[in-house]
Amino acid sequence: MDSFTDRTKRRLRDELLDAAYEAIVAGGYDGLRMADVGRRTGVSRQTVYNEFGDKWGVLQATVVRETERFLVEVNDALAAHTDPIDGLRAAVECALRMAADNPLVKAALGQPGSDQASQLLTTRGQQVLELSHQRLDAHVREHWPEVPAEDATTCVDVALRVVLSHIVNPGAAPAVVADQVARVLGPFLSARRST
Amino acid sequence: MDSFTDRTKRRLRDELLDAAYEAIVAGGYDGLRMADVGRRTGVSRQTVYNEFGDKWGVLQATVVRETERFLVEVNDALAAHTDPIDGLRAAVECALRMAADNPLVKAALGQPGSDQASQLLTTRGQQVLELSHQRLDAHVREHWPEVPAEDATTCVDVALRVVLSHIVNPGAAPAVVADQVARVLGPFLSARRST
DNA sequence: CCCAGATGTCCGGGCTCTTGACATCTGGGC
DNA sequence: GCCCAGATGTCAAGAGCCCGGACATCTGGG
Repeated sequence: MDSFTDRTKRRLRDELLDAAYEAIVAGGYDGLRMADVGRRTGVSRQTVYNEFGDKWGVLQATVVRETERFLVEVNDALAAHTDPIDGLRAAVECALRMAADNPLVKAALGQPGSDQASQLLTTRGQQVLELSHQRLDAHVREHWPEVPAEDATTCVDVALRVVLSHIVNPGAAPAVVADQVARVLGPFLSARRST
Repeated sequence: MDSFTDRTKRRLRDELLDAAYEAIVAGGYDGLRMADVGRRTGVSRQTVYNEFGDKWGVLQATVVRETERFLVEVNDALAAHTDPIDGLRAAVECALRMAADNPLVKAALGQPGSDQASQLLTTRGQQVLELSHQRLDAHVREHWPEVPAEDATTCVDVALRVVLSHIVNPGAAPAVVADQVARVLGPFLSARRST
């Protein structure tokens, strides 16, 4: 289960994703070269295909890994407050701040609609959305005991979509948006609170 | 040349040696179990044999790696002084101090003659001796420009054997031995000095 | 129009880890 | 003294994965 072979496999995937990440940050999806990813990792081009299927698979895997890392931070912000609304506000602000600085996000959204990678946050955003929803939902259901699970899910869904929208199409500053979300969802949560 | 496969191979060897090192430190050569080395690394027993040949090969490789690390420190001590004699004194003291604290040395020499690993420093000390000689000699010929190469080699050989003897069979304190070596070899070097 | 470069696919070859089996030796218990 | 458990060392078959080369296809630029 934790054999050397398994660890090697994980390491290979991870290093390939490191190479892909750098390439995408440097030149976007179009600038990504399958041969480069392999060469930088010291592996043949075929191995890249074996691991990810095709070029789109490389992008997806890269974004998934980045999203996972992203969510760890956001969840930490959520957990730093006992009151759900405070946690929500902190998480929203954290997410927006981090997104604004994230090299991968910047590369994908460099010029509006120019890079195909941006589709992973828009027309093909299903995966990122579901992944984020799952991680946040699990976290919230555990840390918001006084909020009915279904209502917590609703909150996460709304906040998540608002945040994603602001990442793709920035509006007000992070703190302002965070406050806005908190003010909008606060009454809902208060009304639904079981205790 | 630096392919992922190559790195993986080096990593495997290194992790196997880590496991062997710990096992030897914990139970000496007799307490070393080929199956354990494999299991701790997450690899089959056969793989251990493929890498090292036999149990004695595992011990040898472990000692060689440790010796290499050891010599890096000793060479640094040598290089820290411009005067050959000062360097020699520092190196001898450094070597003796480190040897006294070294877990592998302590495991090998735990009870006099009890563990077969001790043979690598005594009756079968050829390898360690040659390896050390080679590393130190190369270093000395480069950093002692005013000493004829052959005389530098002689110095290294004498000092090395004295040090090894003191490691196996401790006499005076490191600083004392270092001073002794310096006093004995000083006149020789002065007489032979070309400048 | 053509070609260079990139994607995606296929396959044979080779290396290495795995698994299971087996022979041999040794030390301890009965 | 005998036997067995445990350890070393060897062998072969099997599987997985990376490599290297070849090939078809598509696209953008000269």
